[in-house]
Amino acid sequence: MIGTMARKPVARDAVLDAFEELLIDVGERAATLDAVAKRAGVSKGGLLYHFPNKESLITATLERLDRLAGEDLAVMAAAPEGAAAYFIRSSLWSDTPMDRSFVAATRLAEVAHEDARRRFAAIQQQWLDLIAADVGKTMAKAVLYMGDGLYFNAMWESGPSGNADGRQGDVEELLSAVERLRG
Amino acid sequence: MIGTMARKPVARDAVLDAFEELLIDVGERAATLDAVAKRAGVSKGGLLYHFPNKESLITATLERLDRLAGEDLAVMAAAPEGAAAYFIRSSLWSDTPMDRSFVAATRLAEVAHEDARRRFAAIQQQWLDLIAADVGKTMAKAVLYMGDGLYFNAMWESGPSGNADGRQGDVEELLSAVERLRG
DNA sequence: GTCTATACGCCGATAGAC
DNA sequence: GTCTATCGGCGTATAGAC
Repeated sequence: MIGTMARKPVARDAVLDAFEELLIDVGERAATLDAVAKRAGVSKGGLLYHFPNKESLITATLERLDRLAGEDLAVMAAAPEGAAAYFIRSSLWSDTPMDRSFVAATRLAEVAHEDARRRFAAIQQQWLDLIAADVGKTMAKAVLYMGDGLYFNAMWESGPSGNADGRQGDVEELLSAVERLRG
Repeated sequence: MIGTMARKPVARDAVLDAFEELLIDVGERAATLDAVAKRAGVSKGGLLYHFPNKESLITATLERLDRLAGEDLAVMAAAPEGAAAYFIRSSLWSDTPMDRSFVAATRLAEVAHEDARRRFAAIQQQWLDLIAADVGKTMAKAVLYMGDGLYFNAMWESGPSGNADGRQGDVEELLSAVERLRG
C-alpha cells in the first residue's frame, strides 16, 4: 500500500515549516507570505495554491500543534520519571518538532489570535491534569508554572541569539526542588 | 514652583497610554499609529508631533517600563513578607501601571524587538538577585520561573476575555509551596 | 501545481494650513 | 500643538498563463 495513499505535496509541508521557522526567528509581523514563500523556495502564487489565504496557513499550523501535543501527552503519561519531571525537562527549548510548533503558536497567540489562545488553554489543562495525577493538585500548579516560566524565558532566546544551553542547569535545579516538594 | 516646571503635554501621555492599551488588548500588529491616535483622541498628525516616528513611541514605552521596574524593585527589596513572596504575589495580573507596562513590553519583545528583549533580560536579572538574597540561589530560580509562568498565562487572559480572577487561588498555592521549600 | 502580473488597502511618514 | 491631505511602500489576495 505504500505509495498508493494520498500524500500531501512536499511543497505544502515546506511552506508549513517555513512559516513556523519565521514565526520563531523573526516574529509574527515579519512572517509575511512573501517571506514564507521565499524561505520555502516557492513563489507566492504557489504558496497560495496550497493555502488559499493566510488564515488557512495559520489553521494548519495550529492543527499540527494539536497533533504533536496529543502525541507528547501520551509520552508524558507513560514517562517512567513521572509526568512532573518529564514536563519540566521537556519545557527546556530542545528544538523538537513539538517545541518549535509550540513557540510558533505562541507568537500567534500574542497578537491576539483567539483560536490560538483557545488551543493553548486546552493543552495547558491537559498538562495540568497529568501532572496533578503525579504530584497532587496543589503541587501541580507550581510545576506547571515553573515549566511555563522556562518557556517564557526561552522565547526571547530562541531567536538569532540562541542561548538555551545556559538553562540546562536551571532545569536540574527545578527538578530537585520538585523532589523536595514531593517528599 | 508648582506649575512652573516643564510638564509633558497631556496628549503625549494619552498617546503613550493608548499604545500600551492596544498592545495588551489587540496585540502588536493591530497597535498601528492610526489605532493609537484614534484611541488617544488625537489625529495621526498630532501623534507624530510628539513622537516623530513609531520607534520613538516604542522607546518611550520601554523607558517607562524601566522606570516602573526600578520603583517596583525598591518596593520588593523592602517588602516585609520577603522578596520571593512579594514577587509571586505581584506576578498575578492586577492591572497596575507596572503590570500593564510589562505585558505591553512583552508584546514588543515577541516580535523580535531587540531593545525590548535586552531590557527584559536586565529586569529579570535584578529580580533574580533580590529573590536569591531572600531564599537562596537555587530556590530563587524556582520562584522566578513560577512568577514568569504566572505572567505567561496571564498574557492570554489580559485581552478582551479577561479572566485573571481565577488565578488568585493559584498564587496562594504557590506561596505555600515556596514556604515548604524554604523550610 | 506552480508561475508572473497586477489590484487594492493599509501603514508609516511628510508637507503644510491653521 | 494639532489638524488634513497625500505619498510611497508593503502585505494580502486575485487572475490567468504555462
